[in-house]
Amino acid sequence: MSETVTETGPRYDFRAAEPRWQTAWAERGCFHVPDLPADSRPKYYVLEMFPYPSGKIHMGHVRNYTLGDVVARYKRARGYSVLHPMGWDAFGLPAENAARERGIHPAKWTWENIATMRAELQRMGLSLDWHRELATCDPAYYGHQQKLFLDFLRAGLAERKESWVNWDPVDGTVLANEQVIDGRGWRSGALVEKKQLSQWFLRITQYAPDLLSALDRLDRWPERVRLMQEKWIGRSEGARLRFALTQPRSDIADVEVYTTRPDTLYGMSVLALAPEHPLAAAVAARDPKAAAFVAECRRMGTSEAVIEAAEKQGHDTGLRVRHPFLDQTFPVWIANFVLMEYGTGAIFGCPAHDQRDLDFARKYGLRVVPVVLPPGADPAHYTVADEAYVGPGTIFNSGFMDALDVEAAKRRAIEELERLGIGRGEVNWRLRDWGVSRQRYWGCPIPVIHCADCGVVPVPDQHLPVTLPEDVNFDRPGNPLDHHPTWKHVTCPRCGKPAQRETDTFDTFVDSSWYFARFCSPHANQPVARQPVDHWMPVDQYIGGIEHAILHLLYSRFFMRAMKATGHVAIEEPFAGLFTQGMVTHESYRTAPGPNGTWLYPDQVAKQPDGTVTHRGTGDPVTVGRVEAMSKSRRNTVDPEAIIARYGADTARWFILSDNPPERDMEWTEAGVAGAYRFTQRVFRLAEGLDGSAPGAMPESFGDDSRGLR
RNA sequence: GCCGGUGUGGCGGAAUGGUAGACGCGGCGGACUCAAAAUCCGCUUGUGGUGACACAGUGGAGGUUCGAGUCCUCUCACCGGUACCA
Repeated sequence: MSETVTETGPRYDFRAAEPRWQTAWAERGCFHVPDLPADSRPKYYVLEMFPYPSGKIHMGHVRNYTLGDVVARYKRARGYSVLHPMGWDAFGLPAENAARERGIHPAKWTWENIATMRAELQRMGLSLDWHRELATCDPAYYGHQQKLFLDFLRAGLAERKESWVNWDPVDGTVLANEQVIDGRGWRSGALVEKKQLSQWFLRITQYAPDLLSALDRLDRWPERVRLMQEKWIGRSEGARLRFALTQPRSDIADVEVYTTRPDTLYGMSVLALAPEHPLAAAVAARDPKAAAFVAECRRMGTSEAVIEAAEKQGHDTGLRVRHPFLDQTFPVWIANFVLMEYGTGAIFGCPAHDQRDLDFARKYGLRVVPVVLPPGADPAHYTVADEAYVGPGTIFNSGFMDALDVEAAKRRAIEELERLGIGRGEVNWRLRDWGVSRQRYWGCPIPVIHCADCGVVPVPDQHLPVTLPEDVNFDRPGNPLDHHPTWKHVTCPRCGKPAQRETDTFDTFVDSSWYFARFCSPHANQPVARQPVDHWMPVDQYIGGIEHAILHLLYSRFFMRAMKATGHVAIEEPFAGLFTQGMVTHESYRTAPGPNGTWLYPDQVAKQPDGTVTHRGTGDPVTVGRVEAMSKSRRNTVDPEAIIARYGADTARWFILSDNPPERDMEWTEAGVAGAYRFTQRVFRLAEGLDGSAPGAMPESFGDDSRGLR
């Protein structure tokens, strides 16, 4: 990495050419387009996912913005009027972490990062319209977001309800899933608990059917993204039914269950409740052992990945329910793998035909009765051992459903439940409403006021934006907005009595769910100006990482629909074309194998002629690890600034484009960059060999010297 | 756990079910040069063989087929997501 690139002879001097052209583009406003173009060229809107200002540009950004820039320049060359803007996804947790760890104000930290990264992007030679730059932490942006929220609230698209958060009992703080490590708070080390809070939700589930069916029309989206969204929305057909308790309590007489397999009701062994289920809470109130089990489940936090991967555990409540068809009763358990958020928070377990139920039944010695006979199996001898049978077959051991196939039996079971008046067929969705409340400072304030007499009162439009106070400190845990001496104390806009501001801020996914629309009229004094947004939207080509396949893209699709419903836009789908790029990877290096070795940056190691790798400082041998996504923790990062300084932006961009198909992961290698550098030189020499008018010829207004491109 | 994806030479990657590795990068050898750079030519999956060639080979195990990188079943590894990282 240290050897300098030296050559004699004719040579493309990128150090002179790149800044000169970049300056010329900026001075001429080459990439600026008006909000409402007067010319008749067709429009093209190309957008890359805007960056979080974490400090410096990384190679993933270089890849993302290079890909978009190629599209933008191509479309411009093809005669389109191209909108290609850039901005900053500027609210978020890392700024607060910096504040707590280093005493830097989140705003200062964020704006300084933006300044650094803007300069880095500009050195990449991207054809961006910088007149449209926006940052989500700017009141000039988030004030309009508050207006959108209030419109959604008036339209019935926002509501308050209870939900569970990760609670650090020592720090007295809500934790993000990322901040829960092995069930403990990452700072305090305290065992995390689930805690219930009243929070704001956006009613994305209202649009579940539409968000699902419209996927078919997104024909310029990758199939795998549409598939992932389809599964995430998760439409299922089944039955909702009530199981009567054998000993009804004064307040609870039965338990509602949602199932996609009413055909297997005769194979039931247990009714299992989520630990957060009201009946589980009622049992726990009187039974210390049940309470202990529920408390144990609460220590798992809210992450589905953690809950579902945990060992299945249950607690027998001692209660029993009557079977809807059989004259039998079954035990009611509390089980750690039943999710309160899906269905009704209670399931009936049929171990023979569901693997999780089978694992649970084997662990606790519950009965396993097969009721679906696989084709060709012998009903007299068929049993289920360690593997649940989930395939098609013929129903048996099931009274009135015997001899039906699975699908017919589902219909028959639902008929019977309806006839008995204890259930009905129901379409269920996996998609949940979008909880947007965060107990954090560095986010957009939720513009409502809580009044003891009037309840929740929206902040009047003329009082927007509700801005964050700047004089906050992070020397104690919790939300600084809540601790602030004066900020939250206001008078009720409705009755004039003392009241309190909402101190929660929005999930940062809200900020990124409409920025693409704001780009069309970034200086408008309303969220979006209709004519520009109608002209430019939808985004013709959106480009970003596959990690956003579900949340960001689904929330944005919802937001467009909500903005249409509230009269802000005319369309429903924000992104007509989507491209998901692969990651940038690199070898990793350690001073020794395994966890004893410290990670080394690529420029700390030297490759020897014999193929071994050594530490540049000490000369000690270095262990070469796997090729992995670049990350700070593994130190396998290459700083784009260093590459651009040494080889030029065109080399970096050429390498990143030429190495492999853009949807795949690419490995960043020194040899590859060197090859790309040689290639740019070869192109220059080739062009130079043509007649003098070709490569370096510049427009008259730039023809100030004979160096540069020549 | 669940959902989605990936897996072919040293590397990026090609291959309507029909000669696996096109093309490129890198590497090696040669030409040119005082020398280098640049350019050009040749070789470059592995093993064995001077060679013609033989055998093996597309993460792994089975299967379908005259024939499988490609189709089917199972399986392994890795990556992304899993609703409060962005």
